[in-house]
Amino acid sequence: MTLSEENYLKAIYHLGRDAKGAISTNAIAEVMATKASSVTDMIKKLADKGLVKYKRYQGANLTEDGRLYAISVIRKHRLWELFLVEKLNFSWDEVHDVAEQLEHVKSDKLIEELDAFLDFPSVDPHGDPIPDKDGNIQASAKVLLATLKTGEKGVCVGVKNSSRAFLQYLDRLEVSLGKELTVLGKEPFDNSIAIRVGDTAIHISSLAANNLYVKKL
Amino acid sequence: MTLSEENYLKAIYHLGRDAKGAISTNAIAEVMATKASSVTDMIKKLADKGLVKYKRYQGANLTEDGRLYAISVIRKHRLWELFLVEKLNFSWDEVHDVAEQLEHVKSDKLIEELDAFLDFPSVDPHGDPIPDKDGNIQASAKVLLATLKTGEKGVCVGVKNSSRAFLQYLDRLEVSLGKELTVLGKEPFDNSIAIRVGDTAIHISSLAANNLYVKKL
DNA sequence: AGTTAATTTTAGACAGAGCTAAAAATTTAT
DNA sequence: ATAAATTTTTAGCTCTGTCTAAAATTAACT
Repeated sequence: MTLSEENYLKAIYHLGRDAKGAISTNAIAEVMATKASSVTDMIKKLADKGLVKYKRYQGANLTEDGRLYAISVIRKHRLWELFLVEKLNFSWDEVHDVAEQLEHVKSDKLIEELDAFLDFPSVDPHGDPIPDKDGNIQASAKVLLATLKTGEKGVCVGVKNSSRAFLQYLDRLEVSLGKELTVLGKEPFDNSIAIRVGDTAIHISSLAANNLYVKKL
Repeated sequence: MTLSEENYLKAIYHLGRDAKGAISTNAIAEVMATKASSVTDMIKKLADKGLVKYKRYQGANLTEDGRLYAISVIRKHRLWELFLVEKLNFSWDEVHDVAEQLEHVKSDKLIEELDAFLDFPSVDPHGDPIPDKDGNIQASAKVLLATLKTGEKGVCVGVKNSSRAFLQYLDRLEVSLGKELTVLGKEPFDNSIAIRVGDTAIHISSLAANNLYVKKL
């Protein structure tokens, strides 16, 4: 499997998470930052390898083999991200590009030993679950902060959007995974939310509240 | 710089270590396991980038830029090898292929943090020096075991040949870096050498003795 | 020195991944 | 239901890195 093929599988997997049914060529082209024609070529190749199901003009879907392969790449990505944060002093907004490279290194022993070295973690630095060796993913009972009602409490457990800008914004607000927060109130005018984190009260925009996952307490 | 270009630079660097003067196209082709014509093409490309000096039919040499680039790749390779052995339970004969992949990951922060995480080591698991950030390589006063005279003592500090077969052979003899050994005698018939390692006496072939570095005591 | 041998370079081709432009199929909308 | 708009595919080109076969250059050996 080439680097490019692995990246396509990941992209199709992630697109399949939200939208059910077949994934359109255009949607894949957008996340891969390439052209629909290139996507068609690649999908055909992946279909030949039995990793995606594909009917002309009907979009693509991962086969079970493809799904497992995609998950194995995601497992590597997330383990490396955690390694970078825990052992090499990276911050959560710096890890993505490097993990994107490391995830393609081929060695079963490497990844299993890394897993053990990190003590078999279950979530990465963004709160996303780390699939186990067999491709099982621990689903966590998380909801968007925006869905909490006034007075409810939650622990910050993940981000939906892990762009640098958003992560750095959270850093400035001193919001990080594991932090407990309480919803003080909602502002009807712009849907922003007043929350208390530790003993400081802050305002968080609607957009931010729709990209931050919490576990209700 | 592509993966292929980096590998060529490394190959030329290593070939230049022994043979002085220009490195022949054929020599490069051999270590790269490719054809001379492919080497010519690549050398031209590297020459265009100012990384090698090249005159038609006269072989190639690294420029200063090329040398520094090659060393930076070697630095990464050796740091990763040490990481694999020290942190992930790899043995010294298992690390090469994985380090070969990891060495191409691009991130200055990654490699400097890895260096710090490993506590700024100076040698890799095979006893080869790890270049520092600026490309300086600590030369060590090592000699081949074969050059020791009867009665002399040395500490095992490196291997010239780091093939799996040789490393596993050393493992079976329980010879590893840091082990102290004494030359008990040489066998004129086949040039094999009798040595004492710890409190067991063993025989080591001439070939092995010419691939094992020791520091005289 | 001159001829053969070995090395190195050129020329032309190919496979992988991607692009553009144009054709085909499907969807949407009048 | 048919035309317009959108999406998807095809066809043909480009760029890397490689290969083979043939030509050019250098080296080696009488």
